[in-house]
Amino acid sequence: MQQKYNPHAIEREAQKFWEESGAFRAAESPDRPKYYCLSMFPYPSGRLHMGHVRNYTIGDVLTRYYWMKGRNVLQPMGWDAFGLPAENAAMANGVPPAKWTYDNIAAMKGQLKSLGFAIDWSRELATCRPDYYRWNQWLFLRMLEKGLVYQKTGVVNWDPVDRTVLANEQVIDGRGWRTGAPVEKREIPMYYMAITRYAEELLAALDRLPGWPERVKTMQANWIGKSFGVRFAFPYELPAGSNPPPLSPSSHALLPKEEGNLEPPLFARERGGGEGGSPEAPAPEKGLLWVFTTRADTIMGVTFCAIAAEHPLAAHAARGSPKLAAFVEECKRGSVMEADLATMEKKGMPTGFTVTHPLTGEQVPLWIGNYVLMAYGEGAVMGVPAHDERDFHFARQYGLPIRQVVRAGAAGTAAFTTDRWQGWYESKDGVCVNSGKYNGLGYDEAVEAIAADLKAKGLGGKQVLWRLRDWGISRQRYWGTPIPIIHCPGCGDVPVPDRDLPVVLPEDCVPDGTGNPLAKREDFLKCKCPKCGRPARRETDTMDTFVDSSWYYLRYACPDNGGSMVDERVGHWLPVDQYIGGIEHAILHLLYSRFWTKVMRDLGLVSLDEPFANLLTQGMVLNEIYFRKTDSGRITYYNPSEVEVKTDDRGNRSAVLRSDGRPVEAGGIGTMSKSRNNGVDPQQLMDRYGADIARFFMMFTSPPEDTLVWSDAGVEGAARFLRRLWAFAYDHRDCKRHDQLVGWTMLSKEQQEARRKVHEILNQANYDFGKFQFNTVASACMKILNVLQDLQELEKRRDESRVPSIRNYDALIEEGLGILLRLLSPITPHISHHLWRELGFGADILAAPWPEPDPAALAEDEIELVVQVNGRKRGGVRVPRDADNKAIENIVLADPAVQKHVSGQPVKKVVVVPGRLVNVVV
RNA sequence: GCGAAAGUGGCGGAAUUGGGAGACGCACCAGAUUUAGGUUCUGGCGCCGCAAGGCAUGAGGGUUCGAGUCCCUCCUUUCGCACCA
Repeated sequence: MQQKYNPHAIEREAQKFWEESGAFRAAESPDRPKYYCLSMFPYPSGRLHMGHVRNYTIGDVLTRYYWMKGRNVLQPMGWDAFGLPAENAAMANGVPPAKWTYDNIAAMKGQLKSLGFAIDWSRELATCRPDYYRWNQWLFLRMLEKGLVYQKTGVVNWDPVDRTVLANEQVIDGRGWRTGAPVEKREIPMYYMAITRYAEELLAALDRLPGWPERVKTMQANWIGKSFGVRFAFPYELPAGSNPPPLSPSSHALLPKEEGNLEPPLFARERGGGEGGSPEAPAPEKGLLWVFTTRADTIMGVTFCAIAAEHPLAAHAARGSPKLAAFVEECKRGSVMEADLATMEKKGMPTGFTVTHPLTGEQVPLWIGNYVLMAYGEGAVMGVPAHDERDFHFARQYGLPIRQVVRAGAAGTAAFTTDRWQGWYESKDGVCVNSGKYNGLGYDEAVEAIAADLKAKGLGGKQVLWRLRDWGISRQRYWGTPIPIIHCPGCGDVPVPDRDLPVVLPEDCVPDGTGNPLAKREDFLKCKCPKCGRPARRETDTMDTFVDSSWYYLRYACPDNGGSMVDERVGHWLPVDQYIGGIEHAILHLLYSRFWTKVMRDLGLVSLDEPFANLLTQGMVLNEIYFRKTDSGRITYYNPSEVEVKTDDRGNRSAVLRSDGRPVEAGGIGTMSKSRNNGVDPQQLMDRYGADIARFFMMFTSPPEDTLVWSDAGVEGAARFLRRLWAFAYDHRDCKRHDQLVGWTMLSKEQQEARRKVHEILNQANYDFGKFQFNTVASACMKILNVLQDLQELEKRRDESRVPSIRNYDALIEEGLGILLRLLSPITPHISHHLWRELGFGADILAAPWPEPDPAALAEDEIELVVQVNGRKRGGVRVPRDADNKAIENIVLADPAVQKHVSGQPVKKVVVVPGRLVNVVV
């Protein structure tokens, strides 16, 4: 055995052993229960980042742990290979996205291998390969047949100079990232997947996912956003001679079977596409302005109504007023992102129209408000400034009346005032006032009564509203799955027949940032109509990359099946037993995958309700952000490794760029990203320390679910520990030399205590494994080594004449090292593998059983109890393990330290917590 | 803005259930070994205090014999917000 720990050499050797023995090839087996351990596959951006190392180490720890626990483990890996960065790289370097992507995959695969992950590489897949994405196209066609895919318009960012659609990420301060031109919103036709049809099941099934973190389930439930409320209408009559448009269908989901539902389900209207949507269509001068509210109890407090700028009535009002037209235009510029819309300064303008309150008949002014979202509900809201915070501020800003109609409930006692917002007047536990016949009613009764009255007038009723919107999958980009549709001048939009799949994406395109690259490719574009055979054009839009990642976990079960999307092996491996990935995917990716699974189930392709039985959401890896801003507003980011932070005498921190010594601005902390240039390349860590130390450090430095602000301070501790382990193993390379069974009762008291500690630490570590708390497992490994080293010190000082035999010591060390190496092996597989063999424990540590504590070693005759007086720690006592409470009380009250602090006062009460502490209350 | 989480020493973090706050490390300080050290070992290390003891888990309240843990209000940070993946 080598005396010195050389990580790189033993890691190469161990990896060779695994590779040559095909150790991680997973095959369906009836003998052992399967365990499908899946980490979210990476986007092949070029190199692994810290988040990958963290993610895949967690997955590998679980894989190896369950492997040793006797499960038949599958851990596959693949590449989420379509996406925008490949096109950006093409624009920057002139390399086709395909070549860039395949090169990156090769590089990152090498990195993953050097980290020693127990991956079954025979199942590797890449979503940009035609044999994968053909099934995207195939399922798209099945969904089209079922009406689960349909067309409608959607809003996109349009760069008028490059004449191209921009991703949100490519819009900076409202301008195109390359051209600097102000971005316009455009409505274009797109394909949608009807995820809203599954809203009810996606929501209800969350309750049947006990292995998911509560916070993720809460986020998904809120995203789906089922709210019970009242949908009702304000009738209006426009001035004579005006030409009001019809109200366009709203884009939210209305459930068909809810009680009191007045409207047909939205899905039917949406699929029809565009009916009633044309602003030019003639229309009546009378109409109904529909709104939705969850606070129908405050309907008597309506003092205005507000509509989104995109609302048809807004367009109509704008026709008669240049000022209004300008305002509507202003609202339509800028970001399409909801976060931007919601944080904008609230602005509004009166339309000059009024609408009629459905219950009082009062005329209510109609405003256009930039805070009203066209995408949610009806694109119109009732304004109740007294009981809604946004309405309150809007009313204060524009001098609209504020009318209290609910008396504060238990939460608030202060008098109602219109001077400032009082949150408690928003609560639902109040009672109606100033509300005519509804006075005195609580929330539930008021809503019932008001909904009934509205229904009687034919102006509304109770309604369920969903926040969830259908999933627009069309992207005006090159590097994605082609949408299998052919546009024929005669037959219209014709689906590509199955026999012509896949529609192959040409791999030699180099996008230049203008237009749609596929639209410039005659060889791709030109085709024959499958129906009539006449010349036709292919659809040039590609699919959202979330489509690719919505089912890859199924394909790992049968990656070699050229004839069908999935087969019976999916039934063997699925559901995924443990899914691991970043918390940033808590909503979209996980929701789309759940939806996709249910669709495939309903198409009879899988018999699975939910794809992921257990979910571990890894925290983000963050780093400092530094930048400089030029006068023209251009921002340059500097990597934190190039920046030096100084603290002056007064404790003020300042940062300068090392290369020029001039100051840079601190931009706080955020996730490591290319765009902010704050990434740390894990390769440096791997080159310097090797895989085991990098893995150990990653696991030790924080619990998997916590956000982690990157720092490599502490990596030395991990290195020191593994060096210490190696040296200790070297010192005891002959610990298996004893050839007799040793009775543990022959141990000295100190040795027995050490053994008890080892088993207790193991006991705790096994508990922590179940909680995915790998940082304390790593810490437990350090503690065990500390105990063993103390034992070694003890042995050095041993009195030869008194202690029976060296065999006791060797047996203890053998047992301790055996436990330690196995406990450690999921985290640092290489060194564990190597030492296991070197010390003669066996040929392969993966084949060894997982260590369990010996109950006999854990037993203690006496236990230590903490003693408190009035809840303050005043000492401790040792009592027999089986002492009863009365006996403990007597021992404690007789304790001198207790006597001192009680100092003659009468004892009111003695609280005994078995096994933990005693509290004397005086 | 809305939704979700997190705040504990100089730093990462620990503390199954409401029961000893600071395990295990990093950094730092002192010492030993060494020709040397990005080596190894020993000891110290929350704050105040000579000590007894007191104070401390983002801030402020509350419940309890007892609160880092439960409840309320607030602050800060991070993640998501539908075309980054």
